[in-house]
Amino acid sequence: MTREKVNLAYISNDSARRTTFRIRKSGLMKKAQEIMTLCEIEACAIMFSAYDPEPIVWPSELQAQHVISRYMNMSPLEQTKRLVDPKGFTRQMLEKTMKKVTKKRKENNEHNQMTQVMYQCLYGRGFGNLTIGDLNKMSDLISQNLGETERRLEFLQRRHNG
Amino acid sequence: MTREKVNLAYISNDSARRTTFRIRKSGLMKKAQEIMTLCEIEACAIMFSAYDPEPIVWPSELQAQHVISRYMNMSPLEQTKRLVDPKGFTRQMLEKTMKKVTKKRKENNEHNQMTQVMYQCLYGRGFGNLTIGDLNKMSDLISQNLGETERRLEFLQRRHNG
DNA sequence: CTGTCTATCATTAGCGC
DNA sequence: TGCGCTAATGATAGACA
Repeated sequence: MTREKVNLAYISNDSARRTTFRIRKSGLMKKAQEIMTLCEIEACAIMFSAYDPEPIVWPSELQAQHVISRYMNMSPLEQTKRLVDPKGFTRQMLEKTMKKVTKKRKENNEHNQMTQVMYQCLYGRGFGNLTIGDLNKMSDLISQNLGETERRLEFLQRRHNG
Repeated sequence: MTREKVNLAYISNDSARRTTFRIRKSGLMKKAQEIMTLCEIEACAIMFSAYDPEPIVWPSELQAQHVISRYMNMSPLEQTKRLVDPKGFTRQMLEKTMKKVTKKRKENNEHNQMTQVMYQCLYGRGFGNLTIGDLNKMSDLISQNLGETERRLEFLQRRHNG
């Protein structure tokens, strides 16, 4: 019954693989939790296994979204440095889209506050993680903005006509 | 010199914390690599530490982006299943907030499309359930809208001046 | 299929360079 | 600061319930 050294290769036996996965997964999470406590770092992990119907998101959906959004929002220099994906996954798409918004935001002070706050709401918080407060804020801003624009257009029109 | 049980709390000594982090980080990555080899799962991790200038992205940027995008793009069913509003409070609040936007939308045809699509995005999907596609759409609409408004203002201003 | 047990391997804290 | 070393804790494969 001497324990053998573990063979580091794919486990072909299905139930053995499941068991190993289950046990090691918990071990891994424990370790991860430990390093986070000991060193106060910000981290997250996502795992898709063939066994669980849903992805395992560690340490929580909330934290994962926070970390992902931080990762996505890194400075342009840092972003460029790690643009390794030629096909254009998520990050590039986000970058591209956000560049347009940022550009417009800089160009147009009229809408600065609205765009900025929406930007913060959408990206600062992470995806799928909007609170009621955020939505409220966004809605108010949209309303305000629509009203202001309307007033300004009316003003200009009046000046033009009279 | 008996080794003590490790106290699972934040290590206040700076260099000790760095050392522990470095060692445990490599241990964690090894374990993660092992479970991936043994069980053939798809996973990624992102860590922000105060020590490394850049985030540690495991196992690679490419894999991380792939996994993140898979996570973000899960089917609506899967997303819905996981994002439950336990209080039942969300929908009411949303309705109330959205009414304001709808009102403005009706008042102001200039911004109809943008508001409508945002309305759909926010209301139709529910909170915290936005996909990357939605965000993209919303961002595009904001950009477009800002551009159009700007052009219209410029046009009116030109007409006024000349 | 999941949990418990335990002998064994694996990780790592503390120390000295 | 970051190695190498080593003893002690920690993780876990395999057996069993």
